Amino acid sequence: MKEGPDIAQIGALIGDPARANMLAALTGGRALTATELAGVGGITLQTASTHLAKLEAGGLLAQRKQGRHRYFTLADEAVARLIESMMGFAAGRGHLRHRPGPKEPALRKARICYDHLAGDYGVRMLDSLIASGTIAAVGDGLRLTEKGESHLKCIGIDVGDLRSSRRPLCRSCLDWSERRAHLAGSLGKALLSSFLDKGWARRTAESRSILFSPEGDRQFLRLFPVQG
Amino acid sequence: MKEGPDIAQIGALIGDPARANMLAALTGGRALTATELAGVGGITLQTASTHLAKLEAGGLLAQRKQGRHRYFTLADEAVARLIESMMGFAAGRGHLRHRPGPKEPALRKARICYDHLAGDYGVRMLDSLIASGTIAAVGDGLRLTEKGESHLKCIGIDVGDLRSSRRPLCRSCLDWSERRAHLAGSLGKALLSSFLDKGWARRTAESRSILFSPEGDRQFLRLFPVQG
DNA sequence: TTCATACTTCGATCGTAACCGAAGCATTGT
DNA sequence: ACAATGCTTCGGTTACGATCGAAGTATGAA
Repeated sequence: MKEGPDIAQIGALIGDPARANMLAALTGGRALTATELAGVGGITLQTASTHLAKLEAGGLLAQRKQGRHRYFTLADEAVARLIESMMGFAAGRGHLRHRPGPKEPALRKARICYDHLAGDYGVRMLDSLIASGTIAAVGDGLRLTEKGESHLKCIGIDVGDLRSSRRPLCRSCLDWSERRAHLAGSLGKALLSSFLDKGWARRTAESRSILFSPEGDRQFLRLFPVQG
Repeated sequence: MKEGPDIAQIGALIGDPARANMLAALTGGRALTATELAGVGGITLQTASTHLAKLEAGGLLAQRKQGRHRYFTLADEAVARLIESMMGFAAGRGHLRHRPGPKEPALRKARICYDHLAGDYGVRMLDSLIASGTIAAVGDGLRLTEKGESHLKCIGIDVGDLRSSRRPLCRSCLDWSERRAHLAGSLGKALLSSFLDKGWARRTAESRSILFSPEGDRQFLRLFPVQG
């Protein structure tokens, strides 16, 4: 009768609008304080506190104390992938929260997903990396090729440093706006970081969208061409 | 900051234990009736009905009316993938539940569905009848061919007698163990009756399963071969 | 027709959880 | 020391939805 893992608890945690808003905001990768998350959820600090406690107890959030503040983040990348996949599903059913506003196109073009690049640009990047033989698609997963490792070194990414982490190097993450995979994992993170470091792009204050400068746009499109 | 699709609605739909149990049951791919799903969810038929209406309105379920029954299935493969991914996530967090005992293989092999043959054998029979040109699939429905009528006479089925009934001769019936169509209608009933009359098979007392004798098994498989 | 089955809708109860005001820690700054 | 900020806990209200009994609808069988 009752089979398998209990998805109801997870669903109920995400099922509250205030909590869903908080989780969506945290998918941006930034650590946010309880006060900021209360604002995101449209609730008072007291209510937010109880919500955050539930999310943490459910294993969706992690918190770290820092002075008077408590910074909340998603527990790990698996949570981010779950939220993204649910967004993709909801988008496909037309469960949109609001009519596509002015911020929507920017969000679809390039945004941050936990700590890596998503949206049209994220999908394009992975497509290009596969086409150039840098990354190989093995079944459902992704693998960095030997040739790819040297190729990335030319871009300024030292894969050796990334391997030291226990986190997987390459991971596929389903994109809710494109409904196709983009690159997650420590390599995905490193690539986005390098774009930001080089000044090609910058994060926006309140949104998940990532804005490319005209020069950064050119460099990105040159570095990750798309055939056809 | 409200960005992107609304995951709270989806989460809330999955967040109720009864609904989660129903969805998990339907992830098996079989179509289930409202009554069966009520049993799965541990609730009464009335409550199940409202839950199913909500799930359908939310785009998670599709239903197919068939006589007095309403067969529910997951709306499409995307729903199945969502449930699967949530199960995977929940399993990773240790949100586990018990695994049930063994299923009933006999019920899956052959059982009675109202008055006709269902299960693996039922699906095989219809497949074979279509392959041999006895029955033609016309759109969603089924039609007996002219050649088929004489073919059935050889088996001992007089179609003329069946036509006198107001009941449709051929009807497609969705199989809940195979999730594919088998043959219903007065012809389906007549075929099963002939198997029982010939002693090829017999009904069991308490179960809906139909037990074929070794000889009946051989005759059935000879009469309804399957290619490939 | 009449009866039985499968399901839906109505109505009402009831439990839970979301919510906020107020008070209670905890940390930092002065 | 005291005040200010950030957050949690407590208490009480409120609102929503899950639940089921009973009545209503639809389909099939006799």
